[in-house]
Amino acid sequence: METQNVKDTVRQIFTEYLNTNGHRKTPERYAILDTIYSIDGHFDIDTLYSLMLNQEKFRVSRATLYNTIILLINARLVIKHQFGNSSQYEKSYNRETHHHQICMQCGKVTEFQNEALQSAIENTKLTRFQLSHYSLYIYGMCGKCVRANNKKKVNNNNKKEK
Amino acid sequence: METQNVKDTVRQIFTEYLNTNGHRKTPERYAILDTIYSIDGHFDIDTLYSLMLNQEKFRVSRATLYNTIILLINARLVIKHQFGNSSQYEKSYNRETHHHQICMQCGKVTEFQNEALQSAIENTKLTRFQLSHYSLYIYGMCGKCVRANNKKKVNNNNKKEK
DNA sequence: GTCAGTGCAAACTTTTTGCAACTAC
DNA sequence: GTAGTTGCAAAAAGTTTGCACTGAC
Repeated sequence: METQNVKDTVRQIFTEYLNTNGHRKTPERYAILDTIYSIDGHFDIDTLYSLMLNQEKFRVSRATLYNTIILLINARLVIKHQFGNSSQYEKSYNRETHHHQICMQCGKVTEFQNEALQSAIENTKLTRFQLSHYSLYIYGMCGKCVRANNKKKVNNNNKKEK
Repeated sequence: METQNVKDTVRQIFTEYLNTNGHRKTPERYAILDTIYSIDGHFDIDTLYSLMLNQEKFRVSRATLYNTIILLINARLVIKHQFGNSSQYEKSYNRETHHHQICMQCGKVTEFQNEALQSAIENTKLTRFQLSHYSLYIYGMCGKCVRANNKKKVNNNNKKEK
């Protein structure tokens, strides 16, 4: 699906959501949705704020960003993650299901896909719980940091031997 | 394993960790470890702080709690979660692997176990990544909130019809 | 005796809130 | 017209940091 198509579709979904729930269709809300669907990967509120400032077609306050993103989460158009310090968000419509690898050393987050894993999670029977979405976070050390650490250990050992 | 045994074992593991990494073995650190291993389920820094104040055998500052908990995470004795506002922690030694269900309405977190799911995750091949641990968060609505919501919808419809 | 670790308070960051002004309906 | 939204600034909540003091080694 093309980017423009996706944007149109999510705008429509959002409109329906706003109507159903008796919220107003303000230009701020659509501008935020549009900007989010221009971003690839994760972003936090501050990044989104700067982005919207720079693109200068619309200036919204942080408070509005926080308010709107809650609506978008409820409309299932955005999902929220919480690795690192600040909350991270990402668009969720028309996006492949993916999992997250988080390096505990450098904090780098990478995504990967795995169908077996995905179906295992989706086929899990939940008791008295209505699934909305899920997040799998795998913590560990990325290849880069593993190598850096090994190097450091060697250095330390050399020092001790001196 | 009995609680006391577990506490002794983790104290030993911690001692080894501190020795290996050239950290001091302060009474504060052991008191914190002990308190954490008295807690069932999740806790945040503030809860831990109050707990240690009340048990009055040891008073530690929040700063020390933050410092120590990083050591405990590195020693693989504690794991960190980030649902809700503040970081949540839990002991990890001698604890069954479990997954988390998070209600997006009321924020309640429940744990569940599922072997098929667990082995699916553990058998996933990761490229250039050294796994330490993982967290699966399932978001949705708990039975209670689903029922409360249905009730609310019925009420709203009645109002509209009037 | 030395320096890592601690307590305290201040600083910082992220998110929430109160309120006046605005505007979608 | 009026209530839901917005922007702003202040407040709150969680975490980090600087510094003097303490105590583990």
